[in-house]
Amino acid sequence: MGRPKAPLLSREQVVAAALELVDAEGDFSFPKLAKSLGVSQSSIYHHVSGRAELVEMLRGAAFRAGDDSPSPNAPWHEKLRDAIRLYRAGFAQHPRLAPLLASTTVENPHILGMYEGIAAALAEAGFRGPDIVSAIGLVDSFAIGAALDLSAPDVPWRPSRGSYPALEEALAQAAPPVQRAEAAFEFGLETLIAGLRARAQQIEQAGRITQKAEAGTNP
Amino acid sequence: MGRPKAPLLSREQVVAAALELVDAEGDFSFPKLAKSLGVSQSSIYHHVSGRAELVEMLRGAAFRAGDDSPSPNAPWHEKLRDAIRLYRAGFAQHPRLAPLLASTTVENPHILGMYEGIAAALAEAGFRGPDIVSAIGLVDSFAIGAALDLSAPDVPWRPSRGSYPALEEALAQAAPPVQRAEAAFEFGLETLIAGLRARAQQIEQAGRITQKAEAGTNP
DNA sequence: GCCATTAATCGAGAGGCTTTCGGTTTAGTA
DNA sequence: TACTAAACCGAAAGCCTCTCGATTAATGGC
Repeated sequence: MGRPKAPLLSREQVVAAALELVDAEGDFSFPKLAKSLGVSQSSIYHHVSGRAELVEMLRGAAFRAGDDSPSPNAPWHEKLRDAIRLYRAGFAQHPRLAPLLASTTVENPHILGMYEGIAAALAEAGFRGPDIVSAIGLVDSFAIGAALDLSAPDVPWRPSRGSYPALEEALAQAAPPVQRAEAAFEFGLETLIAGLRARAQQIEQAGRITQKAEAGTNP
Repeated sequence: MGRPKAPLLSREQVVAAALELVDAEGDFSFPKLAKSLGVSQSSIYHHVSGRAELVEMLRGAAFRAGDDSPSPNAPWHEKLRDAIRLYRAGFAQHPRLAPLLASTTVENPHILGMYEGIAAALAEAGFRGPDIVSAIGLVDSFAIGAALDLSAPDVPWRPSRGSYPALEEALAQAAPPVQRAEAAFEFGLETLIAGLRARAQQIEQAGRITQKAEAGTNP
């Protein structure tokens, strides 16, 4: 057949088709992708280096919208809350993407920008160096977990009846899947922020004591 | 060749070999498993129903040890801390198992027992119904995230130089991989518990107010 | 305007994976 | 003793990712 007069494919088309497949079936493959695009498998490799790159592009596609809304005067914990909400919102639109993205390295600029915002907010809160990295890790685990929660049809643990009273009791009172995931996200978000605020306060107090001590020894 | 006089395989041997492969290479496959066991692929299916069951058995194998240590008189947050530590310890011995287990349903009794302990501690703290499920989800996300952290060679986000000052600054001060993961776990654990304690306190106070109000209107 | 290079497609296929199936020999049982 | 079930094997079906050579069209230097 040879080279066509106008290209049949573009990176954008490939990504869009892959995202559609993921939304519909929870995964994608090159054979299915090729069929849905009406080309042969090998053609796709002229626009995308392989599966890994395509997955990373999916991450970018899911988080295109809404990287604005800085509100620079708000206290750090509100900025943090906003950033985490934004992160999760991307996954909420494409829940089945979460398992694909969970254990791959983030290189997408939009999302790195989001991490940057989180890092800045944490620095503003008084956290320093290693603690910031740890805190980002915590936030990230939470956000990914919340996203996986959205993609799973049900709670990720299934106790066999009778042996786990506290667990079963709690499960019996839980809401149906989607609302449960929503409630878990809100609960986790507020709990996380409460924890970070408590620790930020500790740091601040420790700082004051150090200052006092230094003032005392250096008259 | 026909049936051998003594069986060449057992479920335990299959699981052990698979776990070794995962530890060494981060994954397992039936061809490799068969080679390492010195049998043919199809033989494995006489002991294990398929890949999914084998993965769930790996979960069990990783968490065999140390389900004791209740210390029933400790306050709820210490029990919680212990349980989360225990959970993570299983993953720490087989870090590369985490990605395989991250998005599959837990059915293993040992681990369900651990969740039961967490649920009981949270109930003791004053959390009720849906909040307990949410809180378990939070703890679970954190534990899985910490486990994935152990399996990843490096930090899961790689900013291109120059555009993300706060992020780069924080990363520059972070410890090398393994210690970083350790520090992140400790930080996250204490932050989480601080957050849960803060919220438990809120609940308790709200309870007192309600009691007072009820006492006031019912003389 | 000509011609070498580069770009976009295709088909074929290599090599990986999970799972199934039929054949063969042995173990347990009635 | 004869029959069923268990434990192995080899072969292969049907997925998957990725590569390679062939074919044709656009592009750019001369």
